[in-house]
Amino acid sequence: MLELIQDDGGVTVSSEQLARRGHTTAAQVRKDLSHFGSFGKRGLGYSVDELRDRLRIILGLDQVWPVILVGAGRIGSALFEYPDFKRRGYDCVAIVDSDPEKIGGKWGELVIQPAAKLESLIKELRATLVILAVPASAAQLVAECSVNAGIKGILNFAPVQLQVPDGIPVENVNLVMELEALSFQITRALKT
Amino acid sequence: MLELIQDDGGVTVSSEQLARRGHTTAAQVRKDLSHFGSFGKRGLGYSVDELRDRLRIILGLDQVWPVILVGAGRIGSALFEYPDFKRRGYDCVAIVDSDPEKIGGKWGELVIQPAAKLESLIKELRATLVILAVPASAAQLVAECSVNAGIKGILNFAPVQLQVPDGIPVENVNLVMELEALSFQITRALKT
DNA sequence: ACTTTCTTGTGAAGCTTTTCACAAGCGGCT
DNA sequence: AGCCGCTTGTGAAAAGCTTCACAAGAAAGT
Repeated sequence: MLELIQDDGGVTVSSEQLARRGHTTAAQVRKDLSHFGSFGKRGLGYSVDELRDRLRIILGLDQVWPVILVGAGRIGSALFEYPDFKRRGYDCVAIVDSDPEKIGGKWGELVIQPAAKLESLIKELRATLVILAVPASAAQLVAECSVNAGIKGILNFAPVQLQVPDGIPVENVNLVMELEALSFQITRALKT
Repeated sequence: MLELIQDDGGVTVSSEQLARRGHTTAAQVRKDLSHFGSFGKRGLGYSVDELRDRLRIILGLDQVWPVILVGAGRIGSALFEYPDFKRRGYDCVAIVDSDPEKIGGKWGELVIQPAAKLESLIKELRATLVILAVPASAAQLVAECSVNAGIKGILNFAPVQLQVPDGIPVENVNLVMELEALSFQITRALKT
């Protein structure tokens, strides 16, 4: 949001304006930001540039995150091609897949590697994140292998709850569940 | 989870077992379910079959949801090919795109239609959900057009907060934000 | 029939998050 | 300098959510 405001030439922004854009309340914006420090000026609001920079640091976007993509399917390629992905500091350093048909194929500069090499690739390339875009049946195994190799975080697209040790953050994206959330809300609204 | 338990031959399941699988607590599972009714048997747990069926009805999965896919890119194709998508009752009835190169192309039985026809397609095909897999700059316009045509819910992959009327549910999937959640947690853990 | 062993459903307690409301502070105008 | 119109940061109050703990009930064995 702050980058959009920058593009529109905005220099300062109030909690009220941020709240409207983000479908929340001004008090919520202020409380949340105050958790990390005191970034605003009374009577004026927040400096868009400063707040953006501070948030980038808080989110860890002031460094490059080497990412390995597991599963060279459509979800993987969607992410791989997505310009914001690289722009935000996520650098895809390897792609692996278990399908012999896909291994050896090239995506940009990268050659698709066999899944068996995942553990050594994570170590060699010092990858911090893996993106799991594999079938549900394979996900747990890949997760365990990644954790063994010292991965720091997992973005999981498989529709299973991964069992990983405490301290390894996992974010889940479950596309069918998102649709289910919609049909639930629509169904519920009709019943009242 | 219940379907996985069915496949493993499970007939009943306790809140404790569900909690372990879902990374939550038994009390939470019971409270949540009790919100919709009383499905379990004391001393025994929940009938896997019955609970699955009840949840399907609660989620609105006892009917078919006609879906229109807006944006025939990689995210769209990932969803289109995903077997669970159809298996859960979501039926892609049309695909539209604004790129003249793509219009006329076929995905399975469906021909990619021009974006201008979106409104009439929603009406004619009685589509209830749209999946927005378009660039951020186009998303708001597509959302408004869909709402005008009477859409009931929106699954939004564009990295913007859509402004839609109250009562139209929107679910957002923002892939870069998921990665940011990971880098935030990792950065934060290092600082403590 | 009685006891034992489970497990649900749910008030009440405890905890967390959100909202309220206002003093303190900044900038511009007279 | 003094006043006015805004907006932050934050304690306190309100609302919401999670956990606790236990009565009530179900099945299985004796």
